[in-house]
Amino acid sequence: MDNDVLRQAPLFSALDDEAATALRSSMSESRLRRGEVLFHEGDSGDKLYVVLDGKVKLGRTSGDGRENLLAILGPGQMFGELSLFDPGPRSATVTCVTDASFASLSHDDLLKWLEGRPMVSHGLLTQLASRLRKANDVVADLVFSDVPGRVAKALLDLADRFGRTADDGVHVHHDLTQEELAQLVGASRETVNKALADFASRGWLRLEPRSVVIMDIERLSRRAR
Amino acid sequence: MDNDVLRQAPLFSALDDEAATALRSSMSESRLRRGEVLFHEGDSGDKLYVVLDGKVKLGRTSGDGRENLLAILGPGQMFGELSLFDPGPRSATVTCVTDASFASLSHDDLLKWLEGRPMVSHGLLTQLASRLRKANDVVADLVFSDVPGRVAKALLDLADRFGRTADDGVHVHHDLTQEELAQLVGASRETVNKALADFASRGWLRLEPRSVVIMDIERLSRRAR
DNA sequence: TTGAAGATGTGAGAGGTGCCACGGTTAGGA
DNA sequence: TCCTAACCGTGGCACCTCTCACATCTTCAA
Repeated sequence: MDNDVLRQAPLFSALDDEAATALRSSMSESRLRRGEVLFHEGDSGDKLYVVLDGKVKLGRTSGDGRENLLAILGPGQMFGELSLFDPGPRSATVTCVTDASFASLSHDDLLKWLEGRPMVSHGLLTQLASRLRKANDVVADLVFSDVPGRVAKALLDLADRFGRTADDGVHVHHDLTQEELAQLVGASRETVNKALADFASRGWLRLEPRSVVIMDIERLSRRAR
Repeated sequence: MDNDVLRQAPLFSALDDEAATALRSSMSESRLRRGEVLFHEGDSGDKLYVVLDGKVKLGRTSGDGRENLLAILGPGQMFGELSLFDPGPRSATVTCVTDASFASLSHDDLLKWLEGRPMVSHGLLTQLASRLRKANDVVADLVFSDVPGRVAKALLDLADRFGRTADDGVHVHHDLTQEELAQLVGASRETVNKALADFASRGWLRLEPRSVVIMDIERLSRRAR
């Protein structure tokens, strides 16, 4: 069951079975529906979460109410780790994009585990480093690429993580509205819609509600660069 | 001497004197001039660096040769830590903005230190978490703020780290050309120049070569939001 | 001192993107 | 089943920002 998902999570990958089971037992589990919020930006809280099933979005809101998504996370990915090591309130709001379930661990319990278990520490460092590298890539994309390019890149990333290959193309059930997709790439819904319509008219993909079928990965990749 | 700078570095802050001195002895030192490059994006290498003196810029180059600066780092700040935990080539080019000196540590030596010294691990995690939070802030700024707003924010950040308060305002010797400042905020040199000229004409600051004097922090802060 | 290269100021034109407006479509609850 | 709210598709216009072009001003080495 969901122990398998946890074992795949980078945080746990270096643990042996016994240690993983023990750590698992000190984590509590929760379950939410699409649209429900796990915590808000600005909340206090120091729990670390791992997605067991479903998808969530990490978002922040600007002063005038506009929203920007930092990431879409799926099974095995963790979040909330910023508040663990960088003291302060939650830096993002986490909302379920689908029904979803989570395992969570408190700051204190995690710290206990870190002592004497350098491999867990190392796993966390690896995870943070990877997130930082990705964040830097996002910055570069915002500076260098236009909206269609960023949309193409986002679709390819989602395909990579959630896509299923079939004979008519790669089916990507991203579960995002175009509004959410727009917030993810930092653009307006209308502009993203036009980019998608353009890709579809070229035969690169087919649009379906909350999902796309990518028919020409090659050209889409070229457009992303 | 430069041991003081190292002791202030977050990486070392949790160590006692004895441990810090020992770690210091396993680090080697180097010195470069303005404009010289420490390593290039794409290079292999797994050394961690700490700036002892001077300033460096972390930059990446897009496919068509345009450049984008991720950060300006000064004394006590570290870089190169991504290649330590996220295997792969250097993700950015590091160039000296002023003459500068560094202490460096190899991957293997660092790993030895991490074993049995959870506080060092914790220091690294804190540092990475803080960097990640900043990267997310940069993303939000790119999405939500216009160029003048980003310029104002960059100036305030530089003032915070490198500024000296005098009776006629805060003197910020950032050592950056307007071209570099533009790359830092992800805009063209011309647009940044016009933003600066506008701020100056309003009496918020005074422009000097490779530095500014901020006379009205209050209004500049308001413009940054 | 004096060129030359680099850095800074400023204007004009073009293009991408955001915002507004509106109609059509889909989904989910009464 | 119907009805309402959310979501999707598309055109038009305004504005910000980029690019290009060029003049002026430093800096620094010969």
